[in-house]
Amino acid sequence: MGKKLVTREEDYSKWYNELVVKADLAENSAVRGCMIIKPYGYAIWEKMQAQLDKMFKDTGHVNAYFPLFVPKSLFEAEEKNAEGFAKECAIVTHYRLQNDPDNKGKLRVDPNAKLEEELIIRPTSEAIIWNTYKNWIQSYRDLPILINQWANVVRWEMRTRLFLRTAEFLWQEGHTAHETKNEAIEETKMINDLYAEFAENFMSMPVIKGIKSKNETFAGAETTYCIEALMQDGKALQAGTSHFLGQNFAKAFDVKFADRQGKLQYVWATSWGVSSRLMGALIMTHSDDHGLVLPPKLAPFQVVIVPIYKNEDELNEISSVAETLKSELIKNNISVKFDTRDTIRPGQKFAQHEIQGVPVRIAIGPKDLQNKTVEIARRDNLTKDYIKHDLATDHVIHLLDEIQSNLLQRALKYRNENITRVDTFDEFKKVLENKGGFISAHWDGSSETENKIKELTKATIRCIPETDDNESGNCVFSGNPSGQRVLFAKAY
RNA sequence: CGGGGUGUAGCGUAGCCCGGUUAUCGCGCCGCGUUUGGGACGCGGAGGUCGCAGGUUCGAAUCCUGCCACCCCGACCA
Repeated sequence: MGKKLVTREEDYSKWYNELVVKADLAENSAVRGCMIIKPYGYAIWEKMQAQLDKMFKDTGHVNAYFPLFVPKSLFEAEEKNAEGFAKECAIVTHYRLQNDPDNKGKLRVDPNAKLEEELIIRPTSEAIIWNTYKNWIQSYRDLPILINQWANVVRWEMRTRLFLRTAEFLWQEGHTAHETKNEAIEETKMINDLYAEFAENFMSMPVIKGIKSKNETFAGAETTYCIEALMQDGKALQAGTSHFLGQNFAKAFDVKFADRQGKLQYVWATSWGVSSRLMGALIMTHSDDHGLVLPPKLAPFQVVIVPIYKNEDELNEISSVAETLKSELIKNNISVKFDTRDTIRPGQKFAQHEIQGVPVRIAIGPKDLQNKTVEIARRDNLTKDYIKHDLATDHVIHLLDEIQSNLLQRALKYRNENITRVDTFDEFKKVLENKGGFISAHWDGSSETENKIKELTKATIRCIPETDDNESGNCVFSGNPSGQRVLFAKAY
């Protein structure tokens, strides 16, 4: 595995396959593009989940669960939303199989078991949730509703891609209902900030906050706030979105409440989500040729201890040092694995832990016993130190923090070096072709220009960034006046 | 769905053009031994509907026809 895996798009799937997930289903199955998340990969997801869940609860949200199936009539209620997802829906039409009389041992769909109304497998849950909220909301006293759901959704994409665009994916979706427009907008922004904080503080992944252009706005939303990240191959990735839905869904599902004056009003809504795509983002942001690189806050194990020994006596001695160190680390809330497997050799363990991105590796061998040291290696820059036993715990505590912030700084540096300001369309094309990354350019605000640029270059507006910089100028394509630079990029 | 490509062991492959013993090699897997401070080595072993179906032929992984699946490019997208 000496190849430049992480900078070559076509190699990502190998990565994923070998290391974290496997994506095959039954052969000859029409279902494709789903992923099987292996235990190690799922452990990373659980870490993310736990942290996000805490952040949602700290901001007043609660969890609930809604059905997987959305009756078609509900689905089509909000027209724009329905239209946006119509082309990628899996639909349940029947509820029973029977033995196939023409084909022994095979089953077929029972033609008599056709559903009155087709059920859509949720590509997102706005419809079913707003249909429910209708019954839950009568007065301003019922507001706000701040609900999150952890779920799977299905989007029958034409082309899939592990982690980034699988047919089925895991996510959380928040759906909130508010008394006022302003409150809903505040919620939308607050969540987008929360996502950004999670990305930077936990994933060590820098993101740019902003809003989407009209073209890229969520179907059924008034405004889509987003966080955009840059992957190591120069392509942008939408890492999370938070939508201000206005009163679109309230009107579509007739959700009204009596306000403080006793007048009936439509409620204001938001929805927001991040998905298992974040695992892909994590991998693609930090990994190197040796394998995954995980930030300590999300690594299933933060420290692994590898014993190096020739015989049982040596192992016993090493084990006693290792166990002492392990329990000290655990006391400091550090997750530790003591890798005592005797079926593979130390070199192989080193390689495996590197592939899995364990942030810190501690090796203890006969030489260390003699010197009262341990070898402490860090995954982010692959350096090693020999540390005395009594200093090891403090060293590791400090090191984990340092790795966490070093990863962010490294990614941030890369990201910033790959935001290029451009003032002519020639330059635009040149940068896109040779360098990639984000292009910061003026845009006249029209969809026509955006579409034209997309057609010509495949680059889209990733976001209109939140910024104090109100530098005005002329659109890089049309020359029309522009009030702010926006970020273009080729995206996943 | 349009254009291009691929299908041989768990993975990666040779063989196919030009049909001919028991289908090649590497990794991985199993056993024994020596090893163990960065992916060990030796010896032995197991593992195959050559994508599926049909056809041509004395004989098909190889030639022909049909089908299926997957990959890449386009429209779509968290």
